[in-house]
Order: sequence, then structure tokens, then C-alpha cells
Amino acid sequence: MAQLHSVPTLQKPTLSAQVARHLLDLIAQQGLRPGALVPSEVQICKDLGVSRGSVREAYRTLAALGILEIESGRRPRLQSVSEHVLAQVFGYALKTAQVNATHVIDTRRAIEVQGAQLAARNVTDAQKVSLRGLVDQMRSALGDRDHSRRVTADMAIHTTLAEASCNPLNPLLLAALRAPLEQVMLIDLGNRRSESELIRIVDAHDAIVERVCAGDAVGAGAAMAMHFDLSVGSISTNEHAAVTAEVPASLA
Amino acid sequence: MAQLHSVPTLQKPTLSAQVARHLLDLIAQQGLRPGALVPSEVQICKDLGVSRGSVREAYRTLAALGILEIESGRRPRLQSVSEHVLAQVFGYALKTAQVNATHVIDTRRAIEVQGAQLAARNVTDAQKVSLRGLVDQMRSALGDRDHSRRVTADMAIHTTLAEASCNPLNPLLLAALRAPLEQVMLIDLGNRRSESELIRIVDAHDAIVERVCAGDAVGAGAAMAMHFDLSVGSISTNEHAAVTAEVPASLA
DNA sequence: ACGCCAGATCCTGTCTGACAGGTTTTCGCA
DNA sequence: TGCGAAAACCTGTCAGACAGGATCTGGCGT
Repeated sequence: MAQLHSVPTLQKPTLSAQVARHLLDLIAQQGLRPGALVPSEVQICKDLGVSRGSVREAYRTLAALGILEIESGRRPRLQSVSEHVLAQVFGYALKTAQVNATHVIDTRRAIEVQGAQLAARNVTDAQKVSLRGLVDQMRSALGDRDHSRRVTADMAIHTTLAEASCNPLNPLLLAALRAPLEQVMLIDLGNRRSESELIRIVDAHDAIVERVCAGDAVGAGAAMAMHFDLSVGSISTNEHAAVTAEVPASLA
Repeated sequence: MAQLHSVPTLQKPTLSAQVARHLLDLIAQQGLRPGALVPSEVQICKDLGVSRGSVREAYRTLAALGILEIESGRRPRLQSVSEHVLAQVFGYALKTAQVNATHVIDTRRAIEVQGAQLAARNVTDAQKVSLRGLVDQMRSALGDRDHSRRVTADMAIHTTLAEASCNPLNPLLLAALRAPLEQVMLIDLGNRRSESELIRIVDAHDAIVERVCAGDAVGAGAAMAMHFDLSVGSISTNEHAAVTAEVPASLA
């Protein structure tokens, strides 16, 4: 029954790790859902007979994993899984050069291409309206001096598509992969693009949304793949971009 | 300069959160890489003038995120990004019913289809040999009473393909999505399959490996997609499986 | 009887000081 | 010069204490 899966990164069953595992077992046992209250630190101290310091460290570990929401004065409660933790992990991997921006973008491509396919199957009417409105907004922002409005609409389209896929992992991973990229790539890509490039980008989004709204999964996936290959190609013209550029045709 | 990105899950800049951010800044400033040593707790205490308890909590947070490797008696050092943290997050999402097994498998499908495409481009000769050997091993294990040998080879094929994709995020996410599934789906799927199903599964892996070794990105992706749809369809025949089952043909 | 406010209670954030046990370094002795 | 033991360093854990925010409770006033 004592299943040692080593909660954080510790191999010797330290006390705080055991406390953390106890908490996780408690959650699983009682089938707690996000928002549920968990025992206070002092309560666990008395229950398990360990010092408050050890319990605090366990709580801290679970809070870092996005499992517990801890606020001063309040009972700790379970948190909905959020992108913050994943974003931190990916951000750390990027900052320490364990992965590079191309890897992250490639993974986003995989997620978003499949997400577009699923979105075409599951998109709601309200989401269709929202998506079309965002495309209009994007196009009308083409003349803006700064690109903030266009970029905002761009991101909102991707987010909405991820939500429409009805797989909560899609918006989660999208946000988690996007955030660290923005921190690393300080240069605003939009500012370096030519007018014709910007128009092509808007057209690409238009095509994606159109295919999604039409319920055309294959076309939506192909349009999303093409969008990525177009953008990646204009960011850096290394041989890798050329490699992935051949794939989208296969999706059509 | 004071960029408040809220390290863990705390909005009020608590002391320990500030310490954690200080550590991260230190890492970024000095361009530290995995394996590098970071200051000890006591050192940071003296440097920042905070109590050891607060510093400990910060270190604990970073350890939970897989950034620091902390062991008794040793100076803490930077860790290579590992799947453990991601697996914990996904496992928590699964256990609290924020996502279900289908979502996880769908995401794996997206990752692995693209991974197979990239693997076909980047696979090394040594990996080709290894992959072919694993397929042989899988086929020769068809007659085994228990399925452990076949399952082991199966997983090794997927892992090797992910590594061959030359995107470190692929093996990372594959492992992170696979581990929690194994904990949740206690029923050994292999034991419920018929002989003909098992043969089809081996053939599917054979086809994937063959396309990868031939450098056929499109075919490799299609074969991987077909493998997933075949397996998912036999796991549960809900309408969702039917939906995704139509996609693979488009990839061919 | 109802609503509001103040005190009591609970909980987290932080500090101080201390000791056990493991790891690394250093230094003296052979 | 080489090796072993002691010293220095580091994390793990404990106890007790106080500040401040959040919540609950009960009494007071209308």
C-alpha cells in the first residue's frame, strides 16, 4: 500500500515528503475536487505528530505544483490545474538552454494542429461568432501603428480555438508554451514583419477560422499547420523550417 | 526591473517568494546550467538577511518545480528538467477529474504523430537498429503468457521515436503524459486484447518504424496516427473515438 | 426580530535557536 | 607523498513565539 513515488525530487523518504504524500492520499481517498478545503498546517501537525516546519514544507511543495492554494489567514484549498506551473518548467528549460524556441514552437504546432481539428468538430455557435469577430478585429488592426491590438486578437483566436477543442489540456499547454516564449523572445516579432507578411498572417487566421466554422477538421488542421510553417519560416530560415514546411501538404 | 511574475501561487510578495525570485534571477544572470551549484541556505540567509525558514521554503518551492536538486548534506544544484513535475501536474488533473484519460491520450497522439514525422527526418542509424530490434522483440513476445515483454518493447519504441525526433520536449511530454495514465488505468489493457488485435498492434509498430527508417515523414505520421486510432478504438468505443478515427485517413 | 459591529478564534508568515546526521574539505601523521 | 581522521559545512527536523490577516460568534442597538 505504501507506494513510494517520491513526491518532489527526494529519494530518501524525508518527513516532509511523507507528509506531502499523505496529503495527496487524503485528496485521492476523499475524492476532493478543486476548491475543497484541506486541513490546516496545525491540524496535520497534531494528526501526524510532526513539527509545523515539516508540514509547512510539504504544503509549500504542493503549492509550488499548483495543487494547493495557500493564502495568509485562510485555510488552504485545492486549486484548479493552471498553466503557471507548466510555464515555469518550460521557462526554466528555455533559460538554461535545455530546449530552444524552435522546440517549443514545434510542440505548439503539434498541439494546435490537432486542436484545430478537434475544434472543427466541437466548436459552438457562440465560439464561431467570437472567432469571426476576432478575425475582423485583427484585420481592422492592420493599419495600427503599434501591433498590440492585432497581437491581442491573434492570441485570443488561438486561445479560443484551444478551448473549442474540448480538450482542457489544449488551452493549458498552449498557455504554458506561449508564456515562456514571450519572456525569452524580447524582440516583438510583429514589428519586424512587412505589410504583406501581416496580411498573409491575417489571411491565415481567417482560413483557419473559416475551416473550423465549416466543421472541416482536415482543412482546419491543414490551415493551422500552414500558418505555423509560414510564421516559423519568416522567423528563421534554417533548414528545420524547411523540413516542417513539407508536412502540411500531407495534412490536406 | 522588479518584474513580479509571482513565483509559486502567491500574489502578495511574501518573503519566501521574493527569495525564490532572487534565486531564479541569480540563475538567469550567471547563465547557470544544470549541474551548477547554487549558494547554500545559510549563505542566502546572510546575503539577504532573512531567516533560514523562509529561505528553506523558497528552496523547497524550486525543488518541487524540478529546478533544484536538494539532498541532505550536499550543496543544492540545478537539475535537468525532468518529466516528474509535469507528470505530477497531469496526474493531479486526472485524479481530480479536471481532465480524463481520453484528453491525455489525445494529447499524446498530437505529440507522437508530429514526433514520428520529425523522427523520420532525424533518426540516426543506431536508432534505426534499435527500433528494428525492438519490433522483433515485440513480435517474438506475442506468444508470451504475460504481456510484460511486449509492453516493455512497445514503450521503448515510443520513447526511442520521441528521442529520435530531436525535440527534447517530445520524450519529456511523452513520459509526463504516460506515467499518470498508468496509475489511473489499473486494468492492464494488453490482457484484454485478442490475439488478432495484438498482431495488428505489432504490425502497426512495424509500419511506423519502417516509415521512420525509410525517412518518410508523411508516412510515419500517418502510421502513428493510425496506431493511436486503432488502440483508442479498442479501449473504448465512445463517440469520441469515432471522431478521431476519421482524422488519420486524412494524414495518409 | 433583524442587522451590524467588535471581540474571540483560527490560520498563515516569519524569526530565533538548537541539535542530529550526512558530505566535503582539510590537515596532520605515517 | 599518500591516507585517514577530524573539522567545517550543509540539510533535516524540532520547539516556541509573535505579528497580522481572515473568519466566526455573540451581543448590542435599532
